[in-house]
Amino acid sequence: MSTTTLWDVSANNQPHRGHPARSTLADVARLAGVSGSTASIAFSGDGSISAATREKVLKAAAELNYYGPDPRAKSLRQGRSGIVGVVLEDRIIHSFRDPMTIAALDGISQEIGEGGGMLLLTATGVGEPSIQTAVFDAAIFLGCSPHLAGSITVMRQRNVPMVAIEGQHFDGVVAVDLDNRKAAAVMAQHVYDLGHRLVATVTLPLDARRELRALTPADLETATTAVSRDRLEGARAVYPSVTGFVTSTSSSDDGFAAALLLLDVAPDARPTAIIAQSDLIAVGVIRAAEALGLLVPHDVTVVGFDGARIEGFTHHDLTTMVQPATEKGRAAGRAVTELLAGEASPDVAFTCRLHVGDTAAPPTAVAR
Amino acid sequence: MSTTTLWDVSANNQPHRGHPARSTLADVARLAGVSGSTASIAFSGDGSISAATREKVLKAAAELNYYGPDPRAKSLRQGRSGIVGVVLEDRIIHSFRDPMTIAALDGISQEIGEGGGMLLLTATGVGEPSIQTAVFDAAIFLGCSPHLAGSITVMRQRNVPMVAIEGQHFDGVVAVDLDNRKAAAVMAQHVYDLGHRLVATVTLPLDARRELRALTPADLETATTAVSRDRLEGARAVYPSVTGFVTSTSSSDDGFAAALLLLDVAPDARPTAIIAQSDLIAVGVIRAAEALGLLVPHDVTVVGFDGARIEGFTHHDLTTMVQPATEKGRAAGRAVTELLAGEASPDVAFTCRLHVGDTAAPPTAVAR
DNA sequence: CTGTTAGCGCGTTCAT
DNA sequence: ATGAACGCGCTAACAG
Repeated sequence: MSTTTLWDVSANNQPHRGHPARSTLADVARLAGVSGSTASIAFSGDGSISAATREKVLKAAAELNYYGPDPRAKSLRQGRSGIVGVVLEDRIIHSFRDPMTIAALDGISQEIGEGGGMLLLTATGVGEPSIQTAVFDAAIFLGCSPHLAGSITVMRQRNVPMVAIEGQHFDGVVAVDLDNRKAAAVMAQHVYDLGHRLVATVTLPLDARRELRALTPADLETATTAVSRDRLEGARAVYPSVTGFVTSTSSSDDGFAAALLLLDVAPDARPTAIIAQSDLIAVGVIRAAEALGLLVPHDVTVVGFDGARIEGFTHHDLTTMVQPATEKGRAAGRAVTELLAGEASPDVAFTCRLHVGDTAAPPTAVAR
Repeated sequence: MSTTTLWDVSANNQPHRGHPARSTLADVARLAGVSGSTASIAFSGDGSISAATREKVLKAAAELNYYGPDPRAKSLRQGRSGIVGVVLEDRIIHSFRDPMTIAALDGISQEIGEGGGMLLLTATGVGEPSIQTAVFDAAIFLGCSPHLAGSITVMRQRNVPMVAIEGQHFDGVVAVDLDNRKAAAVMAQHVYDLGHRLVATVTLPLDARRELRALTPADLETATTAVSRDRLEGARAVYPSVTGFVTSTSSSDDGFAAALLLLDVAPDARPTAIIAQSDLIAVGVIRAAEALGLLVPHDVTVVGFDGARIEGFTHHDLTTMVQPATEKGRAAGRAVTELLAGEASPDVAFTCRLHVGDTAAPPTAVAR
C-alpha cells in the first residue's frame, strides 16, 4: 500500500514544461495529517471543522505554497465556473467603439459583481470554437447577430441560462428589450411636427455587410439586425419613403461621410432634416453640415438616438432619444444571477425618452 | 455486468434542477458502439480515425443531442481553458470609460483572436474570489494596481504566464512598457520652450483615493500608480515645483472642475499653461477655460497626453503626446500567445510621439 | 486504425 | 468532527 501512496504522490505530475510540480490539495492534506475532504472544507469553509484543524491545514498549505483549489477542477466538480459569457455581435473592436455596448457591459459588470468575471466572446457561428468550447455558466447575447439562433441551440443543449439584449425572442431565453421601433417613430413624429417634409436618414448597419452604402427599399426585408431594422421601421411609420445611407458601423466618421453625400447637393434637393440612428452618427452629420457651411439647426435639423454623452461634444445639445443603456446591462446581469440561482426571471422591456436639445428646429422658409 | 452498465448510464446525473439529464461523450460512444477515446477523437479530430467511424459517432451524437465535449471537463483534463484573464485596475466601470484602456483591450482581442475569450477581472486584492478562483491560462495586468504584487504571487504559484502593461517589473512577468516619464518631460520642455514659466498640472489619480484634490509635495513619494507618478516626474524634471490638481479619474468633468479652480483667479496668479495627464482631462480644461472667457491657446496653453481621438472634439487640435495604445494591447496579446506556446517572450517598450496641435502657443505678453 | 487503462484535482456522499 | 471511497467528463498513453 505504501507503494501505491508513493506512486500516487506526484510522479506523473507534468504541469507545463520543466516547471516545478504544483502541489495539490491532497499534498496539503497529507502534510497536515488530515484527509482530503477535511482539507477541502478548510478552504471552502462549507462543512464544519475545528479551528485547530483548519489552522493546521492552512499552515501546511502555506508551507507548500498552495494558494487554494485549482479553478478548473473545482469548476468540473461543482458544475459551474462563475463565469458569465458575454457574446458580442462580431468583431470585439466594433463593440468597444460603441458607447452603448460599453454602457451595457458596464451595467452587466455592476450586477455580476466582484465574484465572477465576464468572458467576452464573439458569435462567429456554430462550429466556431469560442462559443462551443468556452467555459461559462450563463450567456448574455449583446446585440443580435445572424448566428444567434445557432448559438442558442448549442447553449440550450448545455443547459446554460441565456439572456438576449435586444435580440429576437427565443424559447427559454430571457429577453431584455428596448422599444426601438416606437421610439424611432416618436422621434420622426417630432421632426414631422416641426414641419419637415424632405427628410433623410442615416442608419446603423442593417446586415453583415460592413460598408457605407445607399439605403435601398429592399433593406427592410433583408435586414438581419433587429435594432437598426426596428428604428428604420419607426422612421418609415412617419416618413414611408425615407431614403438615406447605411453606415458600416456606429461612428461619427461614417455619419460625416454619409452627410456629405446627402447635403452637398442643390439647395432645393437638400433634406431639411437628417434622422441619425445613433448619436455618434449624428455628431458626424453635424460636423459635415458645418464643414459645408450649413448651420444646425437653422439650415438643417439633425437628431440622433441613444443619449450617449459624447466627450467634448459641447457646442450643441443633441436632440435625441435617450435609452437606458447601462440599465439594460444591469437587467441582463440581474436576470443571469437569478437564473443561476435557479429562480425564474421575467423578460424586461425598457423605453426611450425624447430629449429635446437644440439641434432640431422648424425648417427655414428661405431654404425652401 | 449489465447491472454496472445500467447504473452507470445516467442514474446519478443531476445537472441543475429538474433539467433533462445531459448526455455525455460516454453515452455517445456506447450508442455508437465504440470506445470513449474513439468518440473523443471523432470530436477533437486529433488522432486518426476512419471516416466511417467518425460518421457513426457523429450520428449517435446527433441522436442524443450531444453537441461536443463539456468545456469544464476538457479544460481540467488538458490543463488549459483557452481563456486569457485581463486584470483591470479597480472597478470595471472606470476602465470602460477610459479610451486608452479600451484601445488596449481592443489590441489584446486582436491578437488572442477568435479562438479564446478574454475574461475581464478586477484586482481587488488577494483572498478576493475572482482572481483566485477564476479559470484562465494566462493573465494580462492592465494598469498597475496596489494589489499587483499579491496577484502575481498567486498566479506565479499556479504557473500562469503573466504580462503586465505599464506595471512595475516583476520576475517572470513580461513587461510591456511606455516611456511615460520621458514623454512627459518632452512635453513639459515643449511648453517651457514656448516661454511658459507659470505652469500648473492636472494629473491622473495617484493612489487609491478617488477624489479630485490639490496636488501636494508628498504625492510623489506616496503615489502607488506608476503611470501618473512617472508622468508627474517627467513634468517635475522641467518644472520642479509644479503644482495643480489630482483627478478622481480620467475624465473631462474632472479636468473641467480642476481647471476652474486653477484659472478662476487673479490674472497675474493665473497659470499661462496647463499640462494635463490625459487628453480627456485636457478637453475638460479647455472647456473650463472657454467657459471663463479665456481663449486657448491665446490666454492659456493646454496640452494633453495619450493621443486619444475624442469623438466630436473638433474645434481644436490638441497638442499632446501620442501613445500607441492599441499596439500596447497587441504586444501583450502576442506575448501571452507566445508564452502559452511555451516560447520565451521578451519585454517590449513603446515610446510616445509629440503631436503639435493648436492648443499651445507662447504666453501673451499682455497677460503678464 | 481502435480499445483499454488510468487518472486530471477536487468535492461529496457515507461511515465512524 | 473526521476519514475512505468514488466519480464529475474527458483525454493521453500505450497496446493490439
